Amino acid sequence: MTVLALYPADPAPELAQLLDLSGFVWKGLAEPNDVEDLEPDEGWGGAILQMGNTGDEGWAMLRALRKRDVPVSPLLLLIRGSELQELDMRDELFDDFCLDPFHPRELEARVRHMLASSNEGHTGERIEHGPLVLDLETYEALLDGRPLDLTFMEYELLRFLATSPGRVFTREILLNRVWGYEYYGGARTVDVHVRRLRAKFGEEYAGLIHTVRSVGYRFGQARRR
Amino acid sequence: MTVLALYPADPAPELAQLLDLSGFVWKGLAEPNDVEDLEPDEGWGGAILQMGNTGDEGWAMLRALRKRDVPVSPLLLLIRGSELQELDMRDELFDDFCLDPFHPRELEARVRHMLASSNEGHTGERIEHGPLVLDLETYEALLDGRPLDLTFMEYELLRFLATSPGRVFTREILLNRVWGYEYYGGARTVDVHVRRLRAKFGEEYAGLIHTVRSVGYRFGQARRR
DNA sequence: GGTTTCGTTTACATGACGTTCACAATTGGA
DNA sequence: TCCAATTGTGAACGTCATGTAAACGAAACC
Repeated sequence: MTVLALYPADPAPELAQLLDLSGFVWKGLAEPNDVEDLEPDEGWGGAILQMGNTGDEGWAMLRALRKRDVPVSPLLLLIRGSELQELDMRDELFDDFCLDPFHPRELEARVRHMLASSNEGHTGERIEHGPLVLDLETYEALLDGRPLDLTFMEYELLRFLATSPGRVFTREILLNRVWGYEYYGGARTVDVHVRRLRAKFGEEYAGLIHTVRSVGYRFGQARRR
Repeated sequence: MTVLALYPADPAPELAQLLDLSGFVWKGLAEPNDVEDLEPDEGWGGAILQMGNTGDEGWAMLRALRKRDVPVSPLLLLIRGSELQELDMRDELFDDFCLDPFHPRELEARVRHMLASSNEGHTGERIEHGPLVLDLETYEALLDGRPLDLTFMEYELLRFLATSPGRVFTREILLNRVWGYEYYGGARTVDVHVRRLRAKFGEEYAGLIHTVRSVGYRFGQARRR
């Protein structure tokens, strides 16, 4: 049986009722820490997050779900029309969204479609680019076969950059997407972490992360053609 | 540039207008047979199908798009609430749907998210004109296949000029639009940056930016030698 | 041809920006 | 509780991108 994770833990009555009537089994998540308690083999088939009135905790929850060793997927957001623009640049954090307030039939159709699509094979537990290999299952990083001893934030930053090789990210975007909070004065934070990564890469591979002056950083060589 | 296929070929005005305003390029498909004419390397980034009043042809079109050797993907359906149940058991034929009538912001968000998810972050934004290629994502500039090492302002100036090839811009306009502040004493600034660009272009391509005496500069459309 | 007007080119000062270091704050484990 | 590792922040430093001035050259206009 497929079980859905729900956030907030006490969902709106019409949402709970709809899921019950449609035959879905669900369990509430109170806070991001609860994500750790989800057992991989418990049949988790996705999550629904109602973002209204949750402030930043909603996004923290999203990130927590996606950053697990075994990411929870697919994710469906219930979001108000006025919050739509917050979805921009966060496309990989969710799979579908539904405007809140919603029509029961639409939400039911989305949940169905989401679950049906997710069974068509979901992979991606490894990022490989040139000499760099990131094993997302084991949190291991290999550079040219040599294991890199990365800290958590170093790994997260590298993973984000390496997910879109060649693409330039501003410090602000990196702070938002990797650190997960609004840009708030600490632009140097990114620089220092990039520096630490380059130091661990060693002289030979320090250039894997390239500085684009006045813009930001990018991983790997820019695309050609 | 990503091009969207649209069905029906003459989409509802509000749909066409929305896509135009959001900067999407689209082309209409009249009937299922037209699907064969889509060239794989033409930059097709997906399709939007408005299912209302199309009878079975809409579904035939969907199947035609998905049965190609190179399937068109992702696919977004515009569908009336009363037709929702038709989606059941057809999950593999589409990637997302949007209730029709739709709110412009919702549809725009769905199209964006769909495109972002489909090509793993590569939005394919680029400016291409003659031998010059500007990749707006990687901040890379290629001239005749050779990478140009441009500084930030050089890149911004070139991007602005190349966005409107053949059009002449006064120094004042360039200062306002590229530098972003009011003209304030330094008309020579533009000249010097144009010179630096021409120097990096090399002798062969220095004429890509043409001087229009007493007026300003323009990109492209230089006279034959 | 002389003069004027405009664009080109060179040279240079300045400051914006990234790098680096040192250290504080925080966390987690022994 | 102490220690070590991780992470964020502030400051000093070096560099290089950028704007400005000025000399130069080339058209245009008389």
